[in-house]
Amino acid sequence: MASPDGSPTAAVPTISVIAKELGVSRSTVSRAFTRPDLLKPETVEKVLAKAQTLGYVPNKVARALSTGQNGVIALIVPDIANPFFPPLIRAAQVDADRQDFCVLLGDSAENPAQESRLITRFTPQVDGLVLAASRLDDAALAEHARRRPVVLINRDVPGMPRVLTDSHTGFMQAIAHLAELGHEHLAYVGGPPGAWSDHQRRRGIAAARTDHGMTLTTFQAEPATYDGGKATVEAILASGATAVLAYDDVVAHGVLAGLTEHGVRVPEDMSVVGCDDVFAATTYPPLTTISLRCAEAGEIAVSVLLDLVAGRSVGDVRHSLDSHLIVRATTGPAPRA
Amino acid sequence: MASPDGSPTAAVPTISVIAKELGVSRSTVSRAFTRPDLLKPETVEKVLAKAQTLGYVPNKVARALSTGQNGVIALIVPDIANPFFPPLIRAAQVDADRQDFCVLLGDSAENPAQESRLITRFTPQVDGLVLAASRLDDAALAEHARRRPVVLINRDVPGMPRVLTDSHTGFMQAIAHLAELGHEHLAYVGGPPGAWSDHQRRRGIAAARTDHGMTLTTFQAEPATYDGGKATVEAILASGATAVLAYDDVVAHGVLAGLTEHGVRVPEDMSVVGCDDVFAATTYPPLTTISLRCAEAGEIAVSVLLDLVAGRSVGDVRHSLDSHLIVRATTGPAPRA
DNA sequence: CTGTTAGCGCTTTCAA
DNA sequence: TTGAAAGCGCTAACAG
Repeated sequence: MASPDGSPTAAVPTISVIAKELGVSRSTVSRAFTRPDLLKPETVEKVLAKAQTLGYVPNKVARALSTGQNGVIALIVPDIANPFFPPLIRAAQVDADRQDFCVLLGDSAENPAQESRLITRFTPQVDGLVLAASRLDDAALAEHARRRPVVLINRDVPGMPRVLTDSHTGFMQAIAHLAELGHEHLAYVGGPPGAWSDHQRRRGIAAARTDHGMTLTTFQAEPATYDGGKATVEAILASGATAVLAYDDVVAHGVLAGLTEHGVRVPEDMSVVGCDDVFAATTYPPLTTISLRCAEAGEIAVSVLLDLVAGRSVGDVRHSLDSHLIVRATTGPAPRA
Repeated sequence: MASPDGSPTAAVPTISVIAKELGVSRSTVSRAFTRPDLLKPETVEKVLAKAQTLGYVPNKVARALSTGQNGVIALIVPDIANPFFPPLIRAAQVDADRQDFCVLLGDSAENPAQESRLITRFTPQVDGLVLAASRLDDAALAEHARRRPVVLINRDVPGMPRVLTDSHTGFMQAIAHLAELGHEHLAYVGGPPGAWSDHQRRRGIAAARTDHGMTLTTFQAEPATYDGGKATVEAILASGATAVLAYDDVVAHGVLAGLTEHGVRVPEDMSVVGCDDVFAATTYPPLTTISLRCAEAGEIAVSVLLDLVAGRSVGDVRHSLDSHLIVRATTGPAPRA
């Protein structure tokens, strides 16, 4: 039983303990775990059995010191609570665990200085890092990558391994969908100024609306949150747009709320499209949105990183994950003027 | 620049390097970081400056081996993507970072065996663990706590340090609120069968509805998700209840969706109350819900754990964080029969 | 105030 | 097939 204050009373058994109990050398015990092929099978048996009864678990930390392999990777995200990330984090953790790696999690609070601090701090104790939506500039990124393998998510730096949730196809489909519904004037409510994902969306939207001969007015959710989205509504209404594409689902919900406060009905008077598809399906009303493969991004990033760590990888890795529109309840025919 | 495959080319500087460059002993360098008061200020200066230019960061792993202090804690949750946890995780990470600790994150997938595996695996490389909403039985918990300090979140095991997000007050307020609106028949849509939080809610609701002389019918969201909530709607409607209290906000949204599909208006025909307040404010329509201090729970759990780790703590810790009702748009007067 | 010497738990040559 | 010994990067007595 634990002591009342929760401090431990039992020691974690070590290799030395097993060795002493068995009257063999520590090397033998060590080999039973790492190179059992070098030992007489019955010796391996004996050691493993004793380890079992003692509840021995190899101390990764000590092992790390001698092998240089920590069995740990770092995952740094700008904001854990931003709904885009939890599925990604979970997938990364699960995938790392499958390959017997642990995940050290860091939240940079969207702050480059803090991000850099965390990377520097984590670097000595991890075998590699995955940086999601990094806010660092290319030079800083390259500098960090000099010390440990780094895989980027949603940051497109040539020469560095990266996996991207590509919203392009999704926005093309969204705009085609809106065009079909008779919309002629679009609003885009943008996200974080520096973010790759925001650039990408802007480019994609600009291209697609031209194809369909639509008007586009661009706004900025400042900050890129529910409240930021809500605050843009007045300007959107003034612009005469009949459909709004939001940076992400959170901003979209803010827009939805703002619209309702102004007595504007969705989708009768205004259509709204989100992006990410992270909780669109689990809130009401169901949001028409662009589904990004965020969990997969986490999974792939970890795979690539562990390949790198194990020296299995090759060449310039650039994984682009496509997206698609999911039509739910917030888009409808353009209102008659 | 990093090599094209992302593998590192630069070494992580060590104490020895600094010592050599400066012509001092390794201890001196070490002390500049751990016990600067033992050194001549100018020596500290010199070392720190050199460390700065070399980009040296103390290697926690190596330090851990000699001190037994890893500078790492583990945080294990049943499901990272369940919106209750991200704010908690973020708060825990930020708070740990403030005390210069890293957080190893684990997702147990609501599975006791997996949870146990992760704990065992993490134990040798952490100074302590925070287990959120653990699904392990008391005996297993106590066993793990024998090896390392453990702090529980939303699990009430006497003798173990624990912090609880207490929904009691919130549900009292919610029921009083509904009573005032003229509701007489309540439905509770329960969550995960074994969970402490579900027990607690059931007890609180049962007590409060008696005080107000209300009828209560209990349902079960199976599983405790959006779809599970949605699936209970038919039965709820059949029961004649006019207000539903949901296990959490996710289930509440499922109920909302199911209600809409059945043409039931909220709040005109049916009132809905969620619990957690994790995304209620960032989705539309704003959900009346019970605000649980989940971020604080993470923060406090980490504080308590680090106190324990540092040997600063005392006695039987049981932090209960109260809750309160937040009235938004999904509750209204009981419909006339 | 600073250097010397062990040693944390493990892996890994090198010998036997 | 196994043991002895060195060392990973750091901290912590103990000297000086």
